[in-house]
Amino acid sequence: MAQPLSRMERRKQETRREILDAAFDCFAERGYHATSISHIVTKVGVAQGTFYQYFQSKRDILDQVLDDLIARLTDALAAIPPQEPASLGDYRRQAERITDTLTEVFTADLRAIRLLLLQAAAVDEEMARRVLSFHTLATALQAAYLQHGVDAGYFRPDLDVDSAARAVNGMLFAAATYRLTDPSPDDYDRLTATIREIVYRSLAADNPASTH
Amino acid sequence: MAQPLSRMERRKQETRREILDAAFDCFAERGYHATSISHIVTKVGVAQGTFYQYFQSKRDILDQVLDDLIARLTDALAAIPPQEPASLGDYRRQAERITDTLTEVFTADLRAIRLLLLQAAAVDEEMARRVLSFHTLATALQAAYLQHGVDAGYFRPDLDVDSAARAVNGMLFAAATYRLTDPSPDDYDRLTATIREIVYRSLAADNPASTH
Amino acid sequence: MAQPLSRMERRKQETRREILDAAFDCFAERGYHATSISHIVTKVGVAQGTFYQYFQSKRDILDQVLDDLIARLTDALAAIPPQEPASLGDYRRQAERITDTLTEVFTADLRAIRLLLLQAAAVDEEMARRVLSFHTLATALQAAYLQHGVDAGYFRPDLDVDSAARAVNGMLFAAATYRLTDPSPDDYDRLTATIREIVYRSLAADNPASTH
Amino acid sequence: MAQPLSRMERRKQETRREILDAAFDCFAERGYHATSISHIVTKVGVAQGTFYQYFQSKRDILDQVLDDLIARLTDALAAIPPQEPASLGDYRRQAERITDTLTEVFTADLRAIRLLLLQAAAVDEEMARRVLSFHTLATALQAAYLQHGVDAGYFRPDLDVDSAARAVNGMLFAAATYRLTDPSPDDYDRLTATIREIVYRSLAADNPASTH
DNA sequence: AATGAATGAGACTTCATTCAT
DNA sequence: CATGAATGAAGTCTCATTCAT
Repeated sequence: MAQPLSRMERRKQETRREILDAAFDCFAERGYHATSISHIVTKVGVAQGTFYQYFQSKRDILDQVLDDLIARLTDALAAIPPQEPASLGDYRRQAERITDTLTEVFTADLRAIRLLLLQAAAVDEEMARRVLSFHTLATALQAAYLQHGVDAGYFRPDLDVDSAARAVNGMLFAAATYRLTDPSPDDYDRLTATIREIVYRSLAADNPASTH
Repeated sequence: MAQPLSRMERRKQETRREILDAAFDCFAERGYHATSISHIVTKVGVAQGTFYQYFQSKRDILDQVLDDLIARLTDALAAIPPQEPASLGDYRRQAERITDTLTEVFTADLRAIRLLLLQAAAVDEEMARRVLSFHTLATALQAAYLQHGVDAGYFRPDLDVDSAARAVNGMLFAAATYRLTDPSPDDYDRLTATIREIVYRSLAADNPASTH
Repeated sequence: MAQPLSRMERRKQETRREILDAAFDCFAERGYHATSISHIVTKVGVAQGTFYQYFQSKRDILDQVLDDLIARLTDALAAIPPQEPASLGDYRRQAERITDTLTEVFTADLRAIRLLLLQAAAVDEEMARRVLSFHTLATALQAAYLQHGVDAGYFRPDLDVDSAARAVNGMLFAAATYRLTDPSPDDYDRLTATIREIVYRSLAADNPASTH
Repeated sequence: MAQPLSRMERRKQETRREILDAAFDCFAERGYHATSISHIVTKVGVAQGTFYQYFQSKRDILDQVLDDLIARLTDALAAIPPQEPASLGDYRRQAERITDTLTEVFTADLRAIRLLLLQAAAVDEEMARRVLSFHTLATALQAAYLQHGVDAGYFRPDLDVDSAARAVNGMLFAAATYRLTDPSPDDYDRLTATIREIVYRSLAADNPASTH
């Protein structure tokens, strides 16, 4: 009795995910408004009505697509070994790992950037708020990192961590945006390297002892 | 004969501008898709048909709105006395002037940020390209500034100016985005100050002699 | 072998009735069109598909709901002791009993009035015909009563019983409709009393001898 | 300048009325729910969009159709010479005139009855309220008539005019409903005559002096 | 040049019904 | 017999655009 139920349940979850993924694709590629329900269901190969068994409305699925995307980003970051860097050198190595991870996530899915940075905020006020609050979240996370560096002594003690966090994230978003222009891997690597260099040089404590 | 024609011509230009401004307002506030031609013409007080005597389509006026906006930004920057800073100290002072100018422009018109950073890219692929190419333009301008600093010796000689330009602009866009969340003037000033500090510290040549 | 079958049979009948009652409720409260199959089965607690094992279509169950309703009304009237009034006095007393019975039936179930008088006729032509033929049936029953009175001599011998039956029923329907506006019991009682008074005074034979 | 404007204005009013009439037809014949916007505009010969230039929604036009219908009924009644009957004889003659007028109005437009008595109340709660409040209005008008009769002395002084008004209207609605069954003119006339007879006999004051 | 009524394609959504499990 | 996911026809409404006045 549990078997057939769970099989159906599984099938449902599959269908739901297929629709969700198709919507993600469409929204990222053509944009939210240019995407019709018909586009989505045609991609999946189900009927229009089926869409509405899984999602209440077009607006609703966008919310869930974003939930899903943010969850994936969070998971990717959470998967990074959480050791706390003790020196600027440690920090450098961890920063590189994080940069690589994010680069990977976004490389695998340029659609994510397009959706998050180009499309979402234009849907409606509610969505704009969500995107801005995502920025706020990212700032908070970054600020925590920086604060740790200040506490550990390898970042300047007078650092305005909140502002610095925004600035650093701004550079990261610039790199993400740059990806969308389809640059050569070399150019992209040079950008990320430059960004890291800027971060170290500008945030590092003056005390040269802690930098190795 | 030239007089009445020119008066009519003037009147036409006025109407065109009124419609353009109304469209700018609407697009920035409600977004492109949520704005209907009816919204625009109602705001101006003309009939629907009149719109199509000045613009070919809704998509067309968006292009012209953006042309106009980018021209205004360029003009604002061009209005800054173009003296070339000779030292890091000069650069600091000029950077502050530029920051102030941009802050002013955007303060007067948060709508411009909203339109450029949140709305435009979502309209269609063509528009997304335009926005990305605006980033490229901004990068080029910034790179020219930085290159001058390298040439003048107050920026690091090994600086990857293109990458650095992107990074710096990323921070500036972060500040602009931050404005949209309606922060206190104090918080905003601290952010711009932090950004400038990051720029000086990270780009300055190591030779301390050239910094005053 | 008959036993388990009959038990299953009984269970089926129960389910059928539950669905029928739920449909009655929904149709009367929200109206036929505003009621979806989903509303009905949710109320009963069965699946959508189950509905179609007992009824061919939404239209079909409405027919059966009405069959049921008319049967209930007929039964209620049939339950009244069928003695035939011999004088206007007798008639008065019986009329009061009938009025009370109908009032009771409808009080218990304002939904019945709503369904029959407000909703049903609007569904489609076929249904409108059914409602009108219900009026015809009610006229025939009423006419039989009145005819008896004419035959017994306490109603005017020149009475057009068919027309009078329609008129009397019209007053009764007015009373029923009045119930839907949620009047005070007092107001409602005064209306039924007035209707009875109108009937006696207008139908009574002129010969005063037969009135007590 | 007034001419072309007024011509367009006139044309608009015509189109509005054509759509209104077509909707009236459709609603009365097929019912509100069975009528689609497409039915209405096809009947008029305009595009779907045109409908929405004159009416906000399907529900909106129903409201306006009813406004229109009730206004027509009111106008028809208002057109009756408003002399106040001084005796039961006068009343009889006026009642006959009113009956004839209503009969005419409804004969010309059985659709009105169908819409008002069979269709409207089933649309939604709001509409049901409107129909019931129409009954209330009709009761009030009828009650005013009866009150006048009581005051003038040709109706019983102990008459409960409100209840009687409801009862009398109930009979009139019964007659209207009867019309829908397409009876012979003879049968219909006999019904109206019977109703009038019931009214005179049951409401007349006992004093025979005032009846001529 | 200005008007604004008319257009009609196309979008989203609902829901009665079917059918494989 | 019960289930409920899938279906797809059909309906309402919006809005960019056209064109006769």
